[in-house]
Amino acid sequence: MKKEKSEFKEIFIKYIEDKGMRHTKQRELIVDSFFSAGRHITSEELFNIVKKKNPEIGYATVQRNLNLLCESGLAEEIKIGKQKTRYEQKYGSKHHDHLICVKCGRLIEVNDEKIEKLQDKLARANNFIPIKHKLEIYGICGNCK
Amino acid sequence: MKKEKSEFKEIFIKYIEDKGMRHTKQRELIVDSFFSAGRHITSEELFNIVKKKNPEIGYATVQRNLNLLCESGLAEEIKIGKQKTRYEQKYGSKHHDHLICVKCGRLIEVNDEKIEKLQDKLARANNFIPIKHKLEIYGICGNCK
DNA sequence: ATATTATTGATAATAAAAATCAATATCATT
DNA sequence: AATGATATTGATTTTTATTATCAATAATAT
Repeated sequence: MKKEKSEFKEIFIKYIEDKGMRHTKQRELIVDSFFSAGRHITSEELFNIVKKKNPEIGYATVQRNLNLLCESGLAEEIKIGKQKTRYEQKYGSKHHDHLICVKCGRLIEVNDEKIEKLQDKLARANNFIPIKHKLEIYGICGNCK
Repeated sequence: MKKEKSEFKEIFIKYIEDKGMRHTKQRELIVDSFFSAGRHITSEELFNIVKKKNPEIGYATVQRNLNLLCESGLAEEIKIGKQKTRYEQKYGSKHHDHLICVKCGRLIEVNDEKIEKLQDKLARANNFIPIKHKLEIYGICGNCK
């Protein structure tokens, strides 16, 4: 019974190797934990998860590897208001926007193809080549109404 | 010849008074400078402008009053990437979104009524009451192409 | 096995914004 | 106009999140 390697891991390993970097136990643990954790995690939360599995691991290493995940395109920073930066998984999920509850802070992922198209049109109408975008809608979620 | 008071000033004064706060020379200078400055200014930039007119003024006072402007709804923080927070004038301009050039950092203000409507619809379809939103489109501006 | 060098973990440095606090300025009341 | 209560200021310190530093260690090629 062969143990399948998740695709995000292959992508990450390729990224690491292409840059002449090395594969380490810490790296593997951090990346695995990141992808099996919630979709919007802080470095501190990830550190706490990782520490349980390997108490030797340092905060700096978690931060560094989260940064690496961002550079590789597998993760992305989300900064909302004064909150700590959260890291979002970018693998295995297509682009989406966020509804952000101003009461409980919940993040809801949404997508609307029509909006995407109009955004592209809007950019081009301004002689602007769009690369990516971020849409955040703040309001009150169903739970908090 | 009566000197007209700008409306943003009236709004600000009302906000200050309603909270039992006081009117000061520093406050007035900072608020005036903010509204006659560029539309997307950092606290440091504003401090430098203000310092020329009154060298006694401290950085902390500028920061504090920018925060007050935000609380009053007359200004809003814009945080882009690792850049310093910029403060945008919210008075006398209707809601708009931003095209952000990833090369030169230029901010272009845009608006699309159709997108606005679809955003509202999208939120409500998710049992979510929208209050405000932020749309940032990153790409390459006309100058940088 | 060995040499090279990337990574780690602990800690220090950095940077932006917020908090602190004594001195001062504002403003309602007299 | 003088007084008193207290909000504001300016200088400084603290806080908080992230990045940089560096000696020790570990990963990889030879």
